[in-house]
Amino acid sequence: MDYNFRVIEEKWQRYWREQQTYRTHETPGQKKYYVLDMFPYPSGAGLHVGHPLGYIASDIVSRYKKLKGFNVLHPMGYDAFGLPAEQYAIQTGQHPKLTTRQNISRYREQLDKIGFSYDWSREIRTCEPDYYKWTQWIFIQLFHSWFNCLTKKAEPIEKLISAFEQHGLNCNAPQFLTGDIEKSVQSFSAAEWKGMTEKEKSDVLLNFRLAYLSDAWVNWCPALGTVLANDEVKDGFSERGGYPVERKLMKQWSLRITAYAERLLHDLDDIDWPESVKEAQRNWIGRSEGTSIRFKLVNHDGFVEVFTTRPDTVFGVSFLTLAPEHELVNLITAPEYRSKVEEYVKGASAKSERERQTEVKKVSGQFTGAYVLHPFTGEHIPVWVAEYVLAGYGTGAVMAVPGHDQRDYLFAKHFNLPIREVVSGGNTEVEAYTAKEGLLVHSGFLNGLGVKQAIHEAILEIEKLGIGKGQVNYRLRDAAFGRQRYWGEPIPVFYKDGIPHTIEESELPLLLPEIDTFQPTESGEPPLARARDWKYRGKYEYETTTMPGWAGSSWYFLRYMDANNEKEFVSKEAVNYWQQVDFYLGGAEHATGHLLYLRFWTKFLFDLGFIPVKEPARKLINQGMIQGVSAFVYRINGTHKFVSAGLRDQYETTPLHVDVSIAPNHILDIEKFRDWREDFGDAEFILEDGIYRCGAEVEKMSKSKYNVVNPDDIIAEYGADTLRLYEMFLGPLEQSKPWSTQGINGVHNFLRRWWRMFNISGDRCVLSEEEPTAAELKVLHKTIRKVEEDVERFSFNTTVSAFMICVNELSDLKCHKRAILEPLVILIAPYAPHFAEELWHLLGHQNSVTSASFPEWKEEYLVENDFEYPVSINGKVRFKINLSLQLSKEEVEQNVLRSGEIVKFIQGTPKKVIVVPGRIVNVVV
RNA sequence: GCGCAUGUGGCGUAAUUGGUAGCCGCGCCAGACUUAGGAUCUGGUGCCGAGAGGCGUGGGGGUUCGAGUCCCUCCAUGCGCACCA
Repeated sequence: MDYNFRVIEEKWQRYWREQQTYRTHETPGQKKYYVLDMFPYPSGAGLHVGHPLGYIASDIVSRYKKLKGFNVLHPMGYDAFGLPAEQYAIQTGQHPKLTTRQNISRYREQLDKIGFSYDWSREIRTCEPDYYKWTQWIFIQLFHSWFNCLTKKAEPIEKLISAFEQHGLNCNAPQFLTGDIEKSVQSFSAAEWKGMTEKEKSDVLLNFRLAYLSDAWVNWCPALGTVLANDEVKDGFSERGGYPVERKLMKQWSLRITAYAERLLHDLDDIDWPESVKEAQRNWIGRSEGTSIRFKLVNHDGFVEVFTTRPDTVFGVSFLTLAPEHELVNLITAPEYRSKVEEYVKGASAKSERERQTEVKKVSGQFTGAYVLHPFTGEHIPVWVAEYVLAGYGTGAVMAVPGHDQRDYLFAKHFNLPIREVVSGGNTEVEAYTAKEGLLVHSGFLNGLGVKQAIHEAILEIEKLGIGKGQVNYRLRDAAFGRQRYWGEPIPVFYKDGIPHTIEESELPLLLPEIDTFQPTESGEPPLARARDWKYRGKYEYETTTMPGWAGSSWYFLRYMDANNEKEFVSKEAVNYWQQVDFYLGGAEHATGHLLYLRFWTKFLFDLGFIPVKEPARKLINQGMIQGVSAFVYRINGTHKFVSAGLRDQYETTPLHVDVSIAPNHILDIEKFRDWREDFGDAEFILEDGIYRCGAEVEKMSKSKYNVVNPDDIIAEYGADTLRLYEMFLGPLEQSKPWSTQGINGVHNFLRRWWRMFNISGDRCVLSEEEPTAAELKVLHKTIRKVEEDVERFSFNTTVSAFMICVNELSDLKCHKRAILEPLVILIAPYAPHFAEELWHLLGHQNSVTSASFPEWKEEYLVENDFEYPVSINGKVRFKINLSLQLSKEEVEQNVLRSGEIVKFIQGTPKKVIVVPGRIVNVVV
């Protein structure tokens, strides 16, 4: 009987569904294993062959661990809120709820065809109220929490309120956050706190809440009509859609992820994640140690506070620079410079983020006419405004030390400002000396010290004078959390007398209201402002922004543990059993976005005692991207003529993408091409060798590039098991590679060879019940060991070739013995589940192969008696000699030197003979 | 500019600890069988060379009895960050 994958795959998919084979329950006492895929956004384009790569790998791990006796949690769901559905809704008027549901059912059909072992009873959809109810609930917990810098964790806001009631607020006390937001908070006494109005108290508390409302500089994307978080902006353009982004000051909900900067950085050491992801997170967090220094203003009250990592160079300061947005600029500018400064600031703010970034190399700035006093020399130091200083980092002001900082140096050269050498070792005539080596010179009390020592001494002195203190700064910014969009979780907040309040937990979920059109209002308010009669308790205005796409994905791994719980986001029993993800698989593009928010929310929920773990996933692997191979035709400009790729140099042409399905092996099917698009109907062609060759290029797989390959097509032709094996066979999981069906036949033929080995006749395998030989047992046990070792280190491509080698060897041995073949069915079950299930039943089993146990390999079948030693002379292998492995090093050496072949290569006694037992012999002459 | 990956036959790749480089598959070459197939089976296939032999893991250098693997340096490609004081 032939291997009829169409019948087999359909049959077992139905069986698994009916038997609920993949349903998982918490079983205390049984060891658990949690395998998680990064869930997909269900786009209208459906799955392409790149998506399942990771899903197949994680499915193999799940099935393998199950066979190994683990209770495996392997769920799937959908990251279902997001911009594309909403953009589509704006264009077509279709409710995003409907298109999202349609897309999800398409995804589900495609996923089912591949034969995954997901427990679909735990499916989640972030856009459904039974899920986003808990996303809103977590937001409420964030709102009612603050970060205590003494205990280094989140605590209920009530604790802060009672501290205010007893002691007031001392901004210099260490437990209070001091960052860019909090600097606007003034100290107050307990009595003053008690005297404050509700509004005043609320404003103070917003400076501490982990979810807070504030005026903040945000990334505003006019084309999308919304604010974006930093990780959603790439090079000044929106990640989704590629629209320009500008800076805008607006009232905005944010999450205080900066409070967790230190822990997010520190705990990276404890998790088994790719070094590249950890490094990206370290860079994103951007910790730097330094000190603040306050420079007293001349002719004004107050001071300019700077942050520097090089307080040792304080004697080399020749000017101060403020960011154009700095609040002091307006205040301190001298009358005679006012118009010039205003012009400069205006010019700076008119620029887009993009323009600012591309003009990085251009030096620009403007003197304000103001001066500060040098804290140690008393010298007057001019204050400038310049774009190279970022408002959002540190204090938005720098002390410029041109001798030892590249940017300051360029600035000083450009404006002819003094350059002072204070660390010896370089030549400040030529360039800035930025190395942290050398001795301090021209630096008062720091003279003669090394850089490290000088930094230490300088901080001590600065702190002694009370003009600053040692500080750690982070590049990480708080995350903008409100989106001026419709298709997201409503933020569960209403406003009473201008004060934000969260709704009662018992009133959750706050449902997304129905509106007539998904566009912003005429006055520019977010779409939710269109909702009629949408008021809290009929009285109070709701918040009209919604949560960003990453809200729902920041905690979803917990919901799978207890997906249908209506009382809690996850039960204690479930989370105590499943703990955290053991194996998390997803794309590398989430290194700093999703994965940072996920870790942040996990730590927060841990702090409040809701969950027992402070990291979401112990092990993370990034699967590589499967790229598309696009095909191109070359149209001769201004004509309907297309020239074959090899001849295109002779003409002026424009390359056009052509659908890969009408250009098999990059040879254009001319008839199909003419039918493909109406305007190509009368196309003419210049051929080479009688055919039209297309150009090829590796690009991202996408609809617009006509290079998408649908797994459904591969399955129709070869079956899901072939697709699964082939995707694994393509190479290491982490590596990106272009999709090519070259070689898929090899994998398919391998399955057919395996199938034939089982001698299937009617509805059973006709196998020999004979005792296996030593050679056969060796093949079996070698394969078991290889497959086990390779899955454990997530090396799936090598497992597939191990299966192939196994079949080749058993074919050579003409083995058709049950004792050998039956365990092999269990071995391959994680990779080719339908195939294995069919064979398992043909072998006479009544139960599913998924309930079998993974076979154990035994050393006794693998021991070798002899070894064919390669003998190398001076490192070059010259001949081989078969010797017993029982021989000692000396005996091996004697055997080699006595052998007939050695005389061809050496005369007399060798200098040295190295014997590595069981490996190699090297003779040095 | 900085950081992180990755460079091995015509192609995808393998070599888990420094120990026979090229397993497995594709492709290609030769052959067998035939109910002529996108089937199956056998043999061959890193490069140069008729052969003996030589050369070979991006280039150069080093450590070592021995290097794809370790160290230094340069080059190429991909990704991330980029005025972060």
